[in-house]
Amino acid sequence: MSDRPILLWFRRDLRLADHPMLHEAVRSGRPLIPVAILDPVAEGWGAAARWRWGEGLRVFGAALAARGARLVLRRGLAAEVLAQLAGETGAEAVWWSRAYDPAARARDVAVKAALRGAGMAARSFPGHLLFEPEAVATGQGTGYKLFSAYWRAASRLDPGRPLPAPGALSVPASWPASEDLAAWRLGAALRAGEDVLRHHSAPGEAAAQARLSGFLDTRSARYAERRDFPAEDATSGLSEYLTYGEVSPRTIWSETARAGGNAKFLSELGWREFAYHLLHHAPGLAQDNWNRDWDRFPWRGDNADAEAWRRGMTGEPFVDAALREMYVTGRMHNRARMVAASYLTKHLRTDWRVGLDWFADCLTDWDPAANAMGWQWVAGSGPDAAPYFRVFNPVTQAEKFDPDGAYRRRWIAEGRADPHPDARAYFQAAPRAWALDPQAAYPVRRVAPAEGRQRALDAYERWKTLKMLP
DNA sequence: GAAGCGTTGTC
DNA sequence: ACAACGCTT
Repeated sequence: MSDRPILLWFRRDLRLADHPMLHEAVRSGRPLIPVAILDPVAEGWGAAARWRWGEGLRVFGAALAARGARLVLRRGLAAEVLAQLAGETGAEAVWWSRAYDPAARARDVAVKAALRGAGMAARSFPGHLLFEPEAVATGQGTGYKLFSAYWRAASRLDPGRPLPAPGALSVPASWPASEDLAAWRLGAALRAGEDVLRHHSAPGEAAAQARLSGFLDTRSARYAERRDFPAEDATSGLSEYLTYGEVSPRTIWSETARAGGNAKFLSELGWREFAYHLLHHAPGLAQDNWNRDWDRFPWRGDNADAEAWRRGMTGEPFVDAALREMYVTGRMHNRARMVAASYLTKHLRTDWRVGLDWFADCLTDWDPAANAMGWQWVAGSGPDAAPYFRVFNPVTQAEKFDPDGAYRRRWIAEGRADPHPDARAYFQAAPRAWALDPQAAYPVRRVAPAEGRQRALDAYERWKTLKMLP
């Protein structure tokens, strides 16, 4: 048994509780050196995601400090940084929690090979998901394509019980040097600026736990009934905590069961699992049509309508409210995401990847699997039997899910003598180059809802004949 | 191979 | 009602 230190490489697992790697590391009794690395994979994330990760690192570093440890920050290629740190500290092992998106996986495979080639031990642990993507399979041994069948099968498995958070951590005799988090300037690419997003963000494990308890105590009972109304605070709001691992899905699963269960809510957790299941079986999910027939669909590439969509200036109030909400808060209500995405891909007939890219840059809860699945589901290219005539009508959706207009009023300033503070905040946060003016008239619709629907259906009919051709 | 089913809609 | 097919057991 070695008593040399273990490097614990933290990525999207910024928590102490129910952390399989950390739990095992503490049990080993060896000195532990927590590390976070700003590497090309992290630098490839969108602006809001990079910033939010930094917020998570700051809070997690403080949590480690409270237990007598530290979070060592280094910048560079992960394999080189880890080898360098091993040399500095005498560590002979590097552990981490498994990641599942292709960019991170490719990196991790290479890092593992490099470390082992250098005579070090490299181990990865579960923890980001309830079920490993390959643990759920059909009778034929293949991946699932329908959520309901997937979730039926997955629900028969036991995710196990959450692990306790460790007490004191064993630390090395001396700590390697750490870079300064502020010097990483993780918020530098934010268009709206850090102060705007910080106003809507409460990072960290304690905040995640508080949000989870608050949800189970108050919102859970009416979740199924109210979750679709974007003006209400009726959703769990846990997505960004899951993204950075500030709470584990297993903790959510088990706490929900302890609170009396909530099948609808747990099935939403199931969708996150399903997204990673799909990504595992189709690593190109974020780039390529899941159904390759759609490669011949006559999408428009990026275009002026799409730019108006990004700016929340389409003239369709529910859609604009959604885009503005995301710009200011880094989040967007689930119902609004579907309507906004449907509008871009159907009414504006724009390639789903244009929307995916914008979401990737703006969302603090950005999840590589869930977003790829969601965009393809809306666009029609994803694993779903949604009939082509299922095109969201943005007006009908607003009447149904924002009946008193509270959501639209919160985000649309134009035409109001006394706009909501959030609606005003959007104009302050928007880039000067967009030349937005809250006093100006609200934009005229670029396309009427019925006409946009017809355009989408026409394109679909053309494509159906196109895809028959060799 | 038959049978049953499929997140979120629209008019 | 629409219009309809792939998925899974």
